[in-house]
Amino acid sequence: MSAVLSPTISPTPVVDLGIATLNPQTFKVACSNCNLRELCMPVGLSEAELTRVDELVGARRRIKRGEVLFRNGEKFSALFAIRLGFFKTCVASEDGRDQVTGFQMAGEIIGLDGIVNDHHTCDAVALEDAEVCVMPFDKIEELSREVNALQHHVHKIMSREIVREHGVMLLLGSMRAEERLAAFLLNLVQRLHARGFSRSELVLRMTREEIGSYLGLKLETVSRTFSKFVEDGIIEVKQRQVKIIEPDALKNIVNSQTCL
Amino acid sequence: MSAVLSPTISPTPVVDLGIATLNPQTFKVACSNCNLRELCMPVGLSEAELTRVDELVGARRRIKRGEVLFRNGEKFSALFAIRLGFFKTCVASEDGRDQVTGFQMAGEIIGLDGIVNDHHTCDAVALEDAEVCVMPFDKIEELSREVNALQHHVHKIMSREIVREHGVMLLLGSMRAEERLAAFLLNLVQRLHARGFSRSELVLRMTREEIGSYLGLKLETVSRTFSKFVEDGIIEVKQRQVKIIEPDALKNIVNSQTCL
DNA sequence: CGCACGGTTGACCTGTATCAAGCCGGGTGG
DNA sequence: CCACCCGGCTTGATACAGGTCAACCGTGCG
Repeated sequence: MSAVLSPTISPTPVVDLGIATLNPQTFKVACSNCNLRELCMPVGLSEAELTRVDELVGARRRIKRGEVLFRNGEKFSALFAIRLGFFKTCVASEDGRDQVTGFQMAGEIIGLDGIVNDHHTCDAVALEDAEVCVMPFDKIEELSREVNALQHHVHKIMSREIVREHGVMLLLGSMRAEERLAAFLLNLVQRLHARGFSRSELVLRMTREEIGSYLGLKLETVSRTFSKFVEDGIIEVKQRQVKIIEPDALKNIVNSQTCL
Repeated sequence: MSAVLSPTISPTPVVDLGIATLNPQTFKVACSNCNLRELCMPVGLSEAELTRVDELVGARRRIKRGEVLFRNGEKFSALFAIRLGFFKTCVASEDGRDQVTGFQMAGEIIGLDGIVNDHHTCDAVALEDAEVCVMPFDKIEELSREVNALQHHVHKIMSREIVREHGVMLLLGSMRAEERLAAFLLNLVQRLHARGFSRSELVLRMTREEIGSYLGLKLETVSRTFSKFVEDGIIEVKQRQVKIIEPDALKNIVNSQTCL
């Protein structure tokens, strides 16, 4: 169902090599020796293609916790591959409501929303100190005319996002609070596990309110539902640390129609 | 905010020219003289490019009301441009719940969900007799390596779908029943108007239950909300014919935070 | 130290779901 | 041609999940 990734990929701490560039926030980098390559880039490229793909990444950029990577209305010019850290994206309606549309972690690509109208239509905010690879979109288009694997990869990434959002629509349209939270936890831990982290323990990088916004619930409901899961012995919660004790119980909650 | 399209584009009745082909359901066709071209295809192509793009459409295919164009799990091989008719797409969860993820009309492209895993992940069902142009995806990729405008167009279509789904997430995650239905009606009529239909009258091609599924509501709630709008003099409803009397009232309902 | 922000918990309220009855209109078969 | 039937729709009565409001707690930061 979801992409199967080598669980041996684990982010190494980012070492600042002190390579000076024009912009203090950015510095040169290559995909060819990046340990997240298998997440962002197509596999099975030739040596020649790989060096071409290296040129895609103009620079890296660091974003501190709480800062925005891009904002609704800003000119779109590049996609971003998350190298390190954790983001949320959110849209706002005219009357000020806003909705978290996703949480993104290392190896994932953000910015796809900007392609249609050449302007971003959501905000991307770092939930912890982060680092992204900036990939100018015109370069992506140029190169993907020549490297078929890259072309198809771009299409797959966009299609994957569409399918993910279908899943969120299903969640928001038909699930009850417990089901939503259970699905959320399972999804998070699965993605983290694909990146070499624990299958049962995770640290939430977002507030209860942000979780609630994503899941279409109020923060109090999120909190109560966490408490219920703890009472039932399904998970343990200490602040933002969550330990999944009974993964099967969570799975049962997700697909149990009406929790009969 | 949304694509502005010439309101003069109006679908002509499809005349079956009786051109026999191998498959009785399919026959050859060209984009270059299709009056929906501006909706599916990039604008500003040269003559040469236009003839190349004509090759994209392998065939047309007719789908009767109630029949499926593609189904969850089926092998993905092509995108479909709707030439005539009205579709819904829906996803199902393992436990049998299902969720309408969108309603698509003439000029729109469906099938994007299939690209990631080479298999479709949702069902596309015709809500009225329909006709689509079948565009094999490998041909699309091939041609978009050569025709830059086509490449960018494909990217835009996918990005547009992502942005649309963001909007649905906002709706499902934060709006109340009245707001959802008002937003739904405004969206439908706006898209129909862009196709040359009335700005105030529309015919619903879907049941209350399908509307409810899309909006995350039960059919009774949809029905009651329609009734309320009628009582308030905002719309008139006769079966599936809807006439919008007070578009501004609908707009106010959509962005009124909590209907204070 | 103390403030402020995030989180928990309780009491109560309300919007929507659920269950149930009945209506309407279009299609089918006698 | 009419009667019937059935699917889609409406409407009412009631239930309940989750929202709202409010008080309080813990922890980490200035």
